Amino acid sequence: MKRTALIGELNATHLGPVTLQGWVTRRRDLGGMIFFELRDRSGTVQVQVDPEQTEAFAQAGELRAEYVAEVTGTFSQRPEEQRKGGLADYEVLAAGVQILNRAKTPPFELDKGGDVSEDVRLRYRYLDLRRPEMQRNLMLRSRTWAAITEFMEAEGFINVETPMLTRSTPEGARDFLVPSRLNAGEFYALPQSPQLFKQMLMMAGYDRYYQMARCFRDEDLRSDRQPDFTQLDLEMSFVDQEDVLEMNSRLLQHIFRRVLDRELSLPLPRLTYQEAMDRYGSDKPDLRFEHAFSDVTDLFAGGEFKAFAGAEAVKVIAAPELTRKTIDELERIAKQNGAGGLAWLKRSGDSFTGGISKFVTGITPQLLERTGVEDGGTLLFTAGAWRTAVEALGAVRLSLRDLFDWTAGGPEFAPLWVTDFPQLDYDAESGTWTYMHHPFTSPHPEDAALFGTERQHEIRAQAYDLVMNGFEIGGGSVRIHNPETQRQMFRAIGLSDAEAQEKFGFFLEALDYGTPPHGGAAWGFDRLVMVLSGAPSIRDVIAFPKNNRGQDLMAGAPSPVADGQLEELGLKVQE
RNA sequence: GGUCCGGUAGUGUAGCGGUUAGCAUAUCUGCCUGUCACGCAGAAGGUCGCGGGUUCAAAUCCCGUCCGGACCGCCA
Repeated sequence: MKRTALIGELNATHLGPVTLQGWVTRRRDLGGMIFFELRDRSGTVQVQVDPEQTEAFAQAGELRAEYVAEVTGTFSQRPEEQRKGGLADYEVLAAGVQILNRAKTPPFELDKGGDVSEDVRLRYRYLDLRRPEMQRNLMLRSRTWAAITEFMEAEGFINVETPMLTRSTPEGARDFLVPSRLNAGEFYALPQSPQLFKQMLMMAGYDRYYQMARCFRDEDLRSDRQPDFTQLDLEMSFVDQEDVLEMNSRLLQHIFRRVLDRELSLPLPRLTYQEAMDRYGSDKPDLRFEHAFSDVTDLFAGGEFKAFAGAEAVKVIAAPELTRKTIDELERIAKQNGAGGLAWLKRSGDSFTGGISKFVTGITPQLLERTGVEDGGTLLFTAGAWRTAVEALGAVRLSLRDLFDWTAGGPEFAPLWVTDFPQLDYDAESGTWTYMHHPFTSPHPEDAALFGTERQHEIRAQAYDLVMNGFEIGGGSVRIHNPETQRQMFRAIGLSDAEAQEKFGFFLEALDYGTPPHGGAAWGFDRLVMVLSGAPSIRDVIAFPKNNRGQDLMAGAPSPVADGQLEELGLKVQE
C-alpha cells in the first residue's frame, strides 16, 4: 500500500514526505496556484500545488469534485497567518498529483447532502455515504457493535446464530414469507425475532446467550422502523427480573463509556408502566424534560362542564402562551391520537380566559396550584377513558417539545426502565384479549391467580422496556418456564390447548423437558445507534435502508421476477 | 386504509391568475500566485410531477392521479 497515513491521522509527527489517497472535495484554482481538499473517511486536508511542479499542476487543473486522487508531497505547517486549527494548521505541498479515477458530476453536492431530498440520497446512497456525517454515523455504529460484543463476551455470554429461514407463526407482526422450492406450496418465514430459539437455547443449557440478530417484520415503516433491522438478542437462565435489568444497565453504561466516553450513573431511573402513562402519556416517555401532566379528574367530577364531569380521567399539561392557530394544530394531534378534543385555558393573572374558562371559576385556585402554569401560559386538557386521555395528551406533550425546543438545556440522554407492563391487553374492536409483550412473558407471581377472572387486565407482567429520549431502545421479560402457566396464558388470549399445540407444539414439548427459569431482552440496535448519534431517523444509521414504502431505491428492490423463477417455486402472481 | 405537509433547471429554493419563470449553488468557458463555501466576467441548463377542468389567459384556482416525508392504524 502506497498510502502512508489516513488523512485524519496526520499530525506534527508526520511532517515531511507523505503519500495520500482519497477523494477531491473542493478545488480552488487561483490561476497561478491551485489548492484542493483531499478527503478520506478519517478527515480532510488541503493540498497546495505550485506551477513549478509542472506535471502535478497540470493534473491538479483536471481535478473535479469526487475524483479519486493520489498526492505525494510534503506535509507541512501552513504560513503562520493561515493556520486555522487542527488539520487546517497544515497542508500538503504537492510534488505529484495522480488522478486514480475520474467521476461524473455528482447528482447532488455532497457538502449540502443533509438538505437534499432523501430519495435522491437513497438513489445514490454510495455518494451519500461518502459524506462525513454519514461516515461518522456508520463508524459510531461499528464502535457500538464492538462495545456490545466486548461486554457480552466478558460477561460470559455465548454467541449463537439462529436460522433465518424458519417457521411462520401467526402471532405478532406480519411475516415475510419465502417459498420453498423443495416443498412446493410451503413457505418459510423470516424471523421476527429469535424468541423461541433463544428460549430453547436456555432449555438446552447455554445459560447465557447473545446474538446480533437480523429480524424481519412486514409492517408499515416509520422513521424509527425498517422491515429488516438488527437486534441485540440476549437471554439468561437462573435469573430474576432484577438480574436482567442490572446486567442490561451495565451494558448501557459500558456502551456509553466506549462509544461516547461518558459516564452513566447507575441504577437507571425507573417508572412503572402505570406511572409513565399517567404522568407522560407514553410507555416510552422522553425524560430529557419534565412537563408532566397534572390530574384534575376530581376537580371536574360532577361539575357543570359535562364533557369532563363524568370522565374517567381529566389530565392537563401546562404550556407557554399559545396562539389559537397552534392550539388548533395541537387539537388536531390530540384527535388523531384518540381524544374527542383538546380543551384549553389561558392564564391572565389569577384567573383564566378563553376556551372553557366559564366552567372553571370555582376551581381556579386549584388549577393554578396543581399545574403551576405561568401567567399568560396555556393549559391543555384531555378527558375520557384514562388510557385515551393520557395517550392523546402524551402526543400533545411531544408536539410541544418540538414546538418549544423543550429538550434544550436538559440532559442529552435520558435513559430509564419502564416496568410492570400489563400482561394482557383488551382489544375493544375484536372483543378479545391479547398479550401486551408476547405470549411467553411471565406474570408477576402474586398476580397469576387472576388469569381467567374479570380482573385479568390487572395482571402485571414481568416485562420491561429500556427507554431513551422517547424511544424504545430495548425490551424484554422474564419468561414462563412452567408448562401449566404457559397453557393458562394461551387460554387467556383465546388459544385453546389444541390451537396452542398446533402453533407452538415444538415449543410446548420442549418446555416439558426441564426448562430453567430464564429471562432476557432484545435491544433495537439501529434505534440505539440512532439515539446515540443524534440522528433524526433510523435510516441515517443504516448503510442501505429502505424508504417509507419499503423500497431500496438504489438496488431497486423489491422487483418483479422472471416467470421461470415463479414456476420453479410453484407460484403464480395474481393479476 | 386514514390524516397532514410537500413536488418549479443537477441540487436547494422564490414566484401563487397575465413575468422572457427569478435567486443561490453545481456544470462549462475565460481571467486570477495564499485560497479555504476563493474571487471576477460570461455561457448553457426548466414538458413548473402527470392527466383533466375552470378561464380570454394556469407554475399559480379546482378535481383526479402518481411520487416523497411525518404521523394514526399496524408494529409481541
